[in-house]
Amino acid sequence: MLQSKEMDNVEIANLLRNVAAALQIQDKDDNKFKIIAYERAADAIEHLSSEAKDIYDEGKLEDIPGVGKSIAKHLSDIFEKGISKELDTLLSQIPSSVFELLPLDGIGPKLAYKLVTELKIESPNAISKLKVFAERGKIENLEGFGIESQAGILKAISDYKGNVKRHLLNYAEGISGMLIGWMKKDENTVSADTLGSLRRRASTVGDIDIAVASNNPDRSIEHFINYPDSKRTLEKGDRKASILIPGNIQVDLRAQEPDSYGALLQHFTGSKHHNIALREYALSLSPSLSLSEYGIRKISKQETVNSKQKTGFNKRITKIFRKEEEFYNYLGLEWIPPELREGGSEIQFSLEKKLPKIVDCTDIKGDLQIHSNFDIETSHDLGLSSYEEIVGKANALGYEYVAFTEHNPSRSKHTDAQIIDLLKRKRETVEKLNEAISNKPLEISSNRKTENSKQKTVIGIKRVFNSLEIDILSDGNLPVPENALETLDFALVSIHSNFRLNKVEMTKRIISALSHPVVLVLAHPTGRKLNERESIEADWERIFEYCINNKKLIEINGDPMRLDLPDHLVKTAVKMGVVFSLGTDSHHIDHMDNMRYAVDVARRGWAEKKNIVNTLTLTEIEEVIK
DNA sequence: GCCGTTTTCGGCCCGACTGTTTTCAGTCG
Repeated sequence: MLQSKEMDNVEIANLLRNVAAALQIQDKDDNKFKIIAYERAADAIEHLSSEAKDIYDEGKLEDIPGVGKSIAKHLSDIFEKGISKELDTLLSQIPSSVFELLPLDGIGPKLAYKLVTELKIESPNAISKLKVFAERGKIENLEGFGIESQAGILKAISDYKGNVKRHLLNYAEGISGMLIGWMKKDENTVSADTLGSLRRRASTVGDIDIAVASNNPDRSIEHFINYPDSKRTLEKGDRKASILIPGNIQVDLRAQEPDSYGALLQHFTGSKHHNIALREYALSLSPSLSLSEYGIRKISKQETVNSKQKTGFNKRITKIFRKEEEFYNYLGLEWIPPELREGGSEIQFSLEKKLPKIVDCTDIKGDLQIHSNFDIETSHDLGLSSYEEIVGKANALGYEYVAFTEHNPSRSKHTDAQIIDLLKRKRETVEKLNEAISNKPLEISSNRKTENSKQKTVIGIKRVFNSLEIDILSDGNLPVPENALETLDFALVSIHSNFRLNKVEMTKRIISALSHPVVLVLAHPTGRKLNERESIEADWERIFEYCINNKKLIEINGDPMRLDLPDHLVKTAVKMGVVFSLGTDSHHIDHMDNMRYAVDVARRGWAEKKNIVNTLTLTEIEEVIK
């Protein structure tokens, strides 16, 4: 039943996917493209950066790509009346247990429908009912099924975890690194790369995708499935294979000859939306251009008509590409950084040679959120590394400055006078450290990687900033007395409690905290923790506007568990002209290496150097912090 | 059902793998 007026984007996307599934089960010829349309609309809504309900309130549903008059009408009905009669009628023709089975790997609409009707499986708990049938061997005799598909269903059920958690970027990166290392051990490997969402640096990663350019793809596939940590081979063909490694992580491999490796890189980097848009763009250039992982082919009219015709590997590929860049160039496009390939406007920007020059790790000149072990009896966790260790690490990273941003002293344990004393002590220590730094300018050789991977000599750290990460109380006030705030160079504010305020109250709370003159940065703005805690609700455009008008900064937090501000909001903010502050939220010097994740988020949000305050030199940033 | 750098009609991305078949349908990315 479609009764909620408060359906969120994920729920709407699920509903539309169920509609597509129902149409597939009906199996009418004229449903063919309707199905694609509903799936596209579902994808588009799932990837929206704001709630569909808000877009509906603004009367702009039809601005969503893939949503036209008809789907917009259904959604309007849902938002207004809580129900879309037409969709409800369609869905009610299919037993709801069918939709319960769809999340199972290898079970699509048709198989689910067959199982449900043949075995008379009813809602709820359709999956566990199916399991009983499979265990009793009742599936292998059904028409179209067999002993293998029955076993496959049991495997799919045992692998199925209700809400599949995606892997954090740093974790996925570690795993992919090991797999790449393994593939490089094979003599046939010419090169090996990480593709998919990991290459696009998405905040979380589902499956791990690996590609190899190989002198012998067959042998590469064989080598891959012999990965020592593999629990099971999920599939294995001539060009691709999938294995499952501990933690139920699926790793997919694609192997291809070096001569056509460029197309493979392009294809399996995705995103799916980007590739669809790219192919449509290619068709707009010429109806005979067909793009695939093997290259670009010009197909005859006959082939276009007979779209079912199998082309087969490497047959009639008219143009192959060793490098990915050549693939884009052939289509008259500039190479598009993977972080931008999300299927929006990047193709048009590339065509017009107007892609942003997105920020790079080597542009970063300092880290603006670090927690030391300097004990000011903080309200939350203290760091583990000393000021000196942090300065040492900052030097190794080639930074000019860092900010010490311990949490504010606990208010429940201290009087105002004690808090003032603690912060004065912190100020004095930081001043002494700055004195030591300026008396002894450090000139060191950094091991920081530049684009051409050459080492370069850099001037060492020039200054540390005396800062603080301050809790925003529920009423928007700060738990630090005025006299103590005066000791700071600048402050970060952030929400650590009462995450569930409504949108209006939350927005007011944040703006109120930002309004204090010493406050410069809103840290980990949405408070989300990936796989653990949702973002707070706030009117982000209003907050961004406030920041622009009042010279405040929004943090992009590089803690892999946070990656906050999320990339889609970064993109909105960049369009509006917000300036960001990148911080690692380090609680140990090893965490300072996480800056690259903050840069990833910034890049996915189309941020350029000019959008990020810590690309400024010390002299320049001192103009901002004063 | 959606959509337009030839279009308001006539198209709609492309291919691999699996299992059950014996030439293909279904699923997936």
